[in-house]
Amino acid sequence: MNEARGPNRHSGESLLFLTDDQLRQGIEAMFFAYRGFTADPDRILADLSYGRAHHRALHFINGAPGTTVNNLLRILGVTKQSLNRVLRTLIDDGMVESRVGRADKRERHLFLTEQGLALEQKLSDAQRARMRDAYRAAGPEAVAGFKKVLEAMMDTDLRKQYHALREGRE
Amino acid sequence: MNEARGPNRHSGESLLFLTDDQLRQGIEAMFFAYRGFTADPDRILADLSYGRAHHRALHFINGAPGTTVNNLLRILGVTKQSLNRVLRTLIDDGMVESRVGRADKRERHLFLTEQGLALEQKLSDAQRARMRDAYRAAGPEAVAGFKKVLEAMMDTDLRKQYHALREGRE
DNA sequence: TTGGAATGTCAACAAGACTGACTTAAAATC
DNA sequence: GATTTTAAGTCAGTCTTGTTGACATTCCAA
Repeated sequence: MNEARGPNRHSGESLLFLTDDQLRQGIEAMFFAYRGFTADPDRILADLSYGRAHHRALHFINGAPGTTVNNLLRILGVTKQSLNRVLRTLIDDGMVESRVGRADKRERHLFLTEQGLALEQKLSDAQRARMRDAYRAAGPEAVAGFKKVLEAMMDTDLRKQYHALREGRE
Repeated sequence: MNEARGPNRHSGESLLFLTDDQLRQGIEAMFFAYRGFTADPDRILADLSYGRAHHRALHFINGAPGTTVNNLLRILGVTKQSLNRVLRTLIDDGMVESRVGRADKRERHLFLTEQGLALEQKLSDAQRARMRDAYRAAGPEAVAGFKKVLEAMMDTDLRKQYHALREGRE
C-alpha cells in the first residue's frame, strides 16, 4: 500500500522487496515457519516428557561428539544452570555420556549413547523430513536463497559458530 | 562426506541440497537465524518487563486492528488463559484497548492505543532493520527463495493464516 | 427457554530461562 | 609453591510463558 509515497518509496522494481510491508511479511513468515519447524520433534518429545531444550542438546552433541559443556553452552546461548538441568536428565536417562577430559581433567566431554543416538535420529528424521519436503517443493535455487538470507540474519558471533560447525563436519 | 555412498546418494548435482548433511545445515541455520531474528526486540522488551508474548500480541493486533480474542488465539497458537494474562497487562498498561463487539457483544475487538502503537513501532523497527539488512545483503532473488522455503515449511493451517493476513492488508 | 458459544477469571502447575552465591578440582600463572 | 583462574556442578530463588481444569457471565440461536 502506498508504495509510491512515504519513507520507503523507491525508484525501481529492484527494491520492492525492501518495503515495510514486505519486511513485515518476512517477519510473519519466520514466525509461522518456525512453528512448523519445531512442531514434529515437539510432538515426539512430549511423549517422553522432554522439551525443546533436550532436543537442542542432543542435536549439537550428535553434531560434535566429545564437545565440552562450555562449548555447548556457547552454542546454545543459555546459562550453565539451565543447560545442567537438561543435561542431568539426559545423563541420568542414559542418553548422554559425560567423560572426564584426558588432557584437561576439569573438562567433561559429552557423547550420545546408543539410546541417545536413536532418539536423536528419531527427532532429526522428523525435522529433516519436513525440511526435505520444503526444499523439494521450493527447489534448489530457492534453497540457496533461503540459506543466504538466514545467514545474513544471524548475529555475527552466531554466524561464526554456524560456520565452525559446518567446518567440523567436513 | 561420502556423498557417493549411503542412503542419500544421488546421481546429479541438482539434488545435492537434499542430502542429510545439507538438511542438517538448514536446521541449524533456522536455529541460529531465529535467535538473531528475536534478539533486537527482546532487548527492548527486557527493559519494559515485557516478553516475546507481548510483542507477538502487539504485532498481530497492529496488523489486524479490531481482531477478536479468538482470532488472535488461533494465530498465536496458545491457550486463551495464556493469552489473557499477556493481554491483561497490555490493557492495564494502556497499550491495548478492548472494545465490546457491536454486532456480537460477546466478542472483544482489540486495538492498539497510541502508546501501544508507539511501542509496536519501536519493536518492529528493530526487527525490520535486521530483516532489511539481511534482505539487502542477500539480494532480491535470495529473498524470493527464502520466502518460498519458509512457506513450504509451514503447517497447512498456519500457511492459510499467513495468506489470510496478507490478503487482509491488500 | 434452554443449550451452546465466546469470553473472562481463578487456581495450580511445569518447563525453561534467568541471577547470584558457592564448592570442587584442575590447570595456569606468578 | 602459592595464588589465581577456569570448568563444571550445585543450591536457591525468580520470571515468563505455556499448560489443565473448573467455573461464571453474557448472549445468540434453535
